[in-house]
Amino acid sequence: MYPAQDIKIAVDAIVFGYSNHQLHVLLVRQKFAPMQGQWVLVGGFVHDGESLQAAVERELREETGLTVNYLEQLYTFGDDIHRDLRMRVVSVAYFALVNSTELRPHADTDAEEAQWFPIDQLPKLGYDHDHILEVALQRLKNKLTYQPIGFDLLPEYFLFSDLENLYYSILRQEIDRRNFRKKILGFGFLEETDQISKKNAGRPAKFFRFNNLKYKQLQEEGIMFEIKFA
Amino acid sequence: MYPAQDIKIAVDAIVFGYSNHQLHVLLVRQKFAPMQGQWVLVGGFVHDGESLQAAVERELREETGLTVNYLEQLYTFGDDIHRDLRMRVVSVAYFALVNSTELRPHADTDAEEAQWFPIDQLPKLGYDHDHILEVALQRLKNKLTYQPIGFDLLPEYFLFSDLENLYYSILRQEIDRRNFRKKILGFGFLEETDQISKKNAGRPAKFFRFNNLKYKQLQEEGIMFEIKFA
DNA sequence: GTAACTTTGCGTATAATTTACGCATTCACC
DNA sequence: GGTGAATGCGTAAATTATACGCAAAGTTAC
Repeated sequence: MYPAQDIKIAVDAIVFGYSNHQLHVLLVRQKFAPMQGQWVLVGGFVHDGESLQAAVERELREETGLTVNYLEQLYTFGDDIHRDLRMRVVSVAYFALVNSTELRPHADTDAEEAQWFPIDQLPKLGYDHDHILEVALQRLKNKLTYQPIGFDLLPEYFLFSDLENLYYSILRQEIDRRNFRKKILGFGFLEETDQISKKNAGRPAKFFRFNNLKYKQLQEEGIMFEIKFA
Repeated sequence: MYPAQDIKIAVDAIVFGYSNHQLHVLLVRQKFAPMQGQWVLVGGFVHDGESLQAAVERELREETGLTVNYLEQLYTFGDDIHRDLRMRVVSVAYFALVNSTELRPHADTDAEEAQWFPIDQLPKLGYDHDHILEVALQRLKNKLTYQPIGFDLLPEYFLFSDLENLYYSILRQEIDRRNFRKKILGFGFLEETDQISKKNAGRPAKFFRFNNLKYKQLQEEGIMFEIKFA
């Protein structure tokens, strides 16, 4: 009925950030055996009286001190019995986004080291975290095309060229700048500000801002966010 | 490190079938307290040496004797600490489709009773299974529009009117029969057979068949399955 | 048998959306 | 001032979606 079951439940978080025109992932150095010293995803065991989501949030706070912009359940990894060498662990993985202008996670209590890695310069990860990361990355790529989550990776005020570059660097698809702009502006959830950037060479660019309230409204009116590429 | 954790892991399956022009869900009558006698989803505890997916498949076999056509992980429900009254249980829910021409699940060992319920004549379910079912139904509706899973709910050979009715009855959206047919045929993964149905009044209809191999090919060539409605 | 009705299957005109570009604007740099 | 670089706006062509009309091939009613 209520069997003696010898399986533990953990949570892991795949935290994506974007800076320097590149997608980054947050990793921590594992403190304990059996993966001591290896880079792994943020995570840990669920406490008895704690919801799954609360567990992820706690681990993020404890190990990295950062608060995320977006968080959703990704997938539960439990088909490989030997993910963890010492005992059976089922891990509920969460997918998180931060707008990492404040890139440095201030290492709090738990983590010796937490560090952002560019997606194409990852170290070998412990456990099956390579695989989990792969699944998360796929989710990110998919979601980018049908939900406006790119804005959760950008600072509140951003340039159109930032947004475009974010899409380009993650999806690695050619984008026609003019059509892209037309399409996004057409949705009507971006606010134009009167701030102007002169950081780059060339004509100064306006800063934009994602209006989430407006997006919710439009969504209820039936508009569909969707970005396809030639 | 490896804490004394008092949480059990279960799996549940939401099995959808389609017959009689209606979507159906498979339920079983719970044999044990605390929900004895109540209708619930097929499910049970995961065994120690068993993958999650294997656990679902075993439960389906044991409780209903049927093999599914499509199976994927849906979501892990573990935020409500008191889902189960007696102890904490985290449930990994799976989403399954059968082409229920053989509608009667032959009740094997475990299940007193297993029964198909039309989606709009459901009993009150035990645990939080109402909620889980709701999530599953939403997934079905979404997937129907961007993956050719409708065919997993139909017999191998089917009429276009069946397919149309399936979409109509699940999504409750008006469909223009002629444009719908044109669109689906346009994908190129349906095989026309020379069998003909005279079941209905009116002009006899050809039977069609979903060619999954062809679909995979076309998918790699970049075609996207997508069905939108006016 | 034939008229009425029902469902299937094909086609075409129109509207809407996507794609491919051209080019003026506005700054920095030399 | 000329050159180059990034931004911002617009327009024509191609593609796709929508709204229907209607012939074909059966069944049913009388």
